[in-house]
Amino acid sequence: MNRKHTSPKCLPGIIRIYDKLYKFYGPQGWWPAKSRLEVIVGAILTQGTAWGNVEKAVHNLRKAGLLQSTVRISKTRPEELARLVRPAGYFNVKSRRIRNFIKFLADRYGLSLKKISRRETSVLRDELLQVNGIGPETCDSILLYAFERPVFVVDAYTKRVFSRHDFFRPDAGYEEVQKVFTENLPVDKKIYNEYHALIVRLGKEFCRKKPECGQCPLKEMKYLAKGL
DNA sequence: GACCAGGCACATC
DNA sequence: GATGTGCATGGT
Repeated sequence: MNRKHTSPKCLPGIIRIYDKLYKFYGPQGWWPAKSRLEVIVGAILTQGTAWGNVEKAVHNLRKAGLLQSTVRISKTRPEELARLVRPAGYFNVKSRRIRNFIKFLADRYGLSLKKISRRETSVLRDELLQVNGIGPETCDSILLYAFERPVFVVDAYTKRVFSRHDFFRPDAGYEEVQKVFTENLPVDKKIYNEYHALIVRLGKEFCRKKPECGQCPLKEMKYLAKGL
C-alpha cells in the first residue's frame, strides 16, 4: 500500500442506510451460536451455503459433543468430521478447513481459544488469513462475532446492495469495500455486528432472483453515495 | 430440473 | 492481476 493520504470521504448515506435498516428490521441477534467455538466452526460451514443447512451440520456436531472443546475436534477422525458436517455441503473441503484451523490453534496456542483471544486484532487477522480455508470474510466474521473486535464484515450482499447504490463499482475488492464502511462509521463492534447482519437480512429478502423491490426498505434511497 | 446459498483455493491465461 | 472452475447439500 503506497497510496497518498486521502482525507476520509464523508458519506452520510452509509449511516442513513444503517438507521433505515435498523428501524425497519430491528436488532438481528447475531451470531446465532452458543459459544465462541461454535461461531468459528459456523463461519467456516456457512461459506457459500444457506444458513439452514449450516444449522443441521452444527446440530450434528453439538450432538456428537464436538463443540464442547477444541480438543474434542482435534481428536476426531477426518472422515467422521466430514460425515457430521455433510448437510452444510462441500463437506470434505469444510472438514479439512475446520481441521486446518484446529491445527493452527494447536500449533500456536495449545488449542486454547482463551490464549488466542488475547492477541491484538491486526496480528490475529494476519494469522487467521494464513490458515488455508479462511479467507477475508470468514476471518472477519470470526474477529467480529467470536472475538468481538470492531472489524467490518463484507459479503456478497454488501457488494451487491452498495454497488447498486453507487458507493463503489461492482468489481471493487474486499478491502476497498470494507474501507467505505470503516471510514464512514464510528469504530463500534455493536454497529458493525448489526450492520452486517442487517445487510444479510436485506439481501436474503430483496437481492434474490425476483426481488420484490416495492417493499424494499431502501427503495426510495437513491443517490445515497453522493451523501444526499 | 434449474437456480441459488452468510466463500475459498487453485489452475490457467 | 483477472477470470474460470471445483467443491455439494438442501430449499424454492
